[in-house]
Amino acid sequence: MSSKPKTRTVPEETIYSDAPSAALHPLLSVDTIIFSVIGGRLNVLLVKRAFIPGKELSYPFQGKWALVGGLLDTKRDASLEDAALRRLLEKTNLRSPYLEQLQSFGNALRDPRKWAATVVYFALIAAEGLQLQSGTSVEEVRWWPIDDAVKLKLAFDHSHILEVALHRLRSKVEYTTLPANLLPAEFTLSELQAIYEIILGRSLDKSSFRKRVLSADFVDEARNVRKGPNRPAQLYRIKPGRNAVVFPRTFYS
Amino acid sequence: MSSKPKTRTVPEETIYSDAPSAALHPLLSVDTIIFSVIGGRLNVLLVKRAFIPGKELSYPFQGKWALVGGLLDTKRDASLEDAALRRLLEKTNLRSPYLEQLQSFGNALRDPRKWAATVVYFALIAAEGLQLQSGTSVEEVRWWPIDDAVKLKLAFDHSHILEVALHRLRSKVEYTTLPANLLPAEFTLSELQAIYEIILGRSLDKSSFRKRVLSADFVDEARNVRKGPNRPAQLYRIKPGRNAVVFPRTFYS
DNA sequence: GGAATAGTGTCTATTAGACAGTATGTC
DNA sequence: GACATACTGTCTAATAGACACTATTCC
Repeated sequence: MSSKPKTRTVPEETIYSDAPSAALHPLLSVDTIIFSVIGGRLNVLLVKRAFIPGKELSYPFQGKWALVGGLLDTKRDASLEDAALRRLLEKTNLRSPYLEQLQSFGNALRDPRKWAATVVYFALIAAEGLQLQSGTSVEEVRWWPIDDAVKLKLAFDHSHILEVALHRLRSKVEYTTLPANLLPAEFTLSELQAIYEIILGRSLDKSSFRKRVLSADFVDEARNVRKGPNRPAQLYRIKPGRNAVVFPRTFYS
Repeated sequence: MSSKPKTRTVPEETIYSDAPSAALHPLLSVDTIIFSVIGGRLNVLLVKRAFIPGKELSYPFQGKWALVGGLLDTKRDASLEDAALRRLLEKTNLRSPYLEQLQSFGNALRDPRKWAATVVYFALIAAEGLQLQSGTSVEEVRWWPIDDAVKLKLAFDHSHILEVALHRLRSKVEYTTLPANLLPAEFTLSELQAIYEIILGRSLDKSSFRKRVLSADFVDEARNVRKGPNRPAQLYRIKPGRNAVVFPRTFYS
C-alpha cells in the first residue's frame, strides 16, 4: 500500500502563500480508533504513552493512555491512510483490513507543544486471535471496555475524539451493516444480531432482524454451518465489496 | 469565533517523535465547498487562481479553477474551522452560517510542491442577495452549475474532492433535512420540495413529502404567508438547533 | 368563474415488530 | 424424549406513495 513519494520538493521559504507566515507549520498527526467486541462488550484499543524522562516538554502526556497514532512522516507515508495503517502496525502489531475516516481535529490548544491537527480514522475488527504487541514509544497496549475508556482522562483531546467516534458508531449501527466487520469472515445471523444488541444496548426481534439483513442483500450463504449442542446455524459471509450497506430504515423498537 | 492561540511553542528541532524526520512537515490547507441552488440548478462556488508570473513553481495551477481555500495560518487561525471560514471570507467575501466537515485528503502527490493535506468543509447556503467579491490571490469568483463544474479540470485533486462532496450531498438529501439550508430563513413547503427535487433529479409526491417533513418536527410555522397570484402558502422556518434532522426512512420512489 | 398553486383525505401496498410455532441438532 | 437454539409463519399496526379532491387566493 505504501509507495515512495515522487514529488519535487520546493524549499519552504519559496512557497508562495497569501498567508503572511506559511512557514509556521502546524503539527500533523494521524490517530486510529479500533473497536472490537470482546466477551460480549464493546472495547476500544488504547496505548499507554511511554515515559521518557527529561522529554516532558517535547513528548507530552507521558504515561497517559491515548489513541493509537503519531506524527505523519512525509518520507515514509504515501498518504494519510498509509500513515494511520503504519502507526497502527508499529505501535500495536495490528493490521486493519480497512479504515474509515472519522473526522479531523485541529486547533491551537489541543497539543501543548504547538498548533496541531490530527486526521482520525476508525475501524471495527474481530478481536479473536489477534496478537497485540507494544511497539515504538508505547509502554502498554490493551483493549479497554468502552464504559471504562470513556472515564479515563486520555492524552490530548483524545477523550473528546473517542466520544465523537462512539457517537458515529452508535448512529451507524442503526442504519448500516457496518457492525458485521466486528465478526470473523464467517458468522451466523444470531451472532450478528448479538453484536447489534451489544452496541445498541437493547434487544432486537429475531424475525425482523433476519428479514432486514437478508433483504439488504449484503451476505452470502457460506458452505458450512456452525455446530453446537443444538440445531446447527447457517454461516454467512459479507458479499465482496459490501462492507457497509445502508438499510432503507432505522430500527424502530 | 477566532481567539488568539495561547500555546507555548516548543522549537521544532526539540519535538520528540518516534518518526525519524518530524521536521519534514507536510503542507496543511483547508478547502470549502459551497453549494447553492440558483435558477433551479445546483451550483458550486469556485475561484480562479491568480496569475503570478515567475511564481509557477511556488504557486502552482495558476489560472485554474479551484475550491475556495488556502494554507493554514497558525498565527491567525484558532482552529481548522476558523481557517476555513477565514479563507472563505478573504477570497469570496462570503460568510457561511455553518460548516460541515466533509473529509481530509492527503498524500505525497496531490500538490506539486510537496506532501500536502487538506481538510475539506462543505456548506449549503441560500445564494440570493449574496455579494461575491474576488479576494486575495483570486482572479475571479463565480458560481458554476454543477454539471459544468464536474467537467472542469480543477487545480490539485479538487475535481476528485468535488465528486466526493457531491456524492455526500446526494446521499444526505435522501435521509436528512440538510437541504433546507439552501433556502432563506423562511420558506414554503413547496419551495423546500423543489429543492429536494432539484438535487435528487426526480419528482416527489407532494402529500408524502409534506407528511414527512412535518412529522420530522424540524420546522416551525412562521407568522407570514407567501403571497402570489394564487392561494398564499404558509411560511416555515427551521427550528432552532435542528439544521440536520435525520428522517427514519429514505425516500422510496 | 377561471387559473393557479396550497393543502387534505382516502386507499393500497409494503413492511417492521410481536410472538407463537416448527425444525433440527446434541445429550 | 428433553433441551437448546435455529428458523419460519401469521397477524397487526404504521406509514409511504398514489392520486383525487378541496381550499384560497388573484385576476
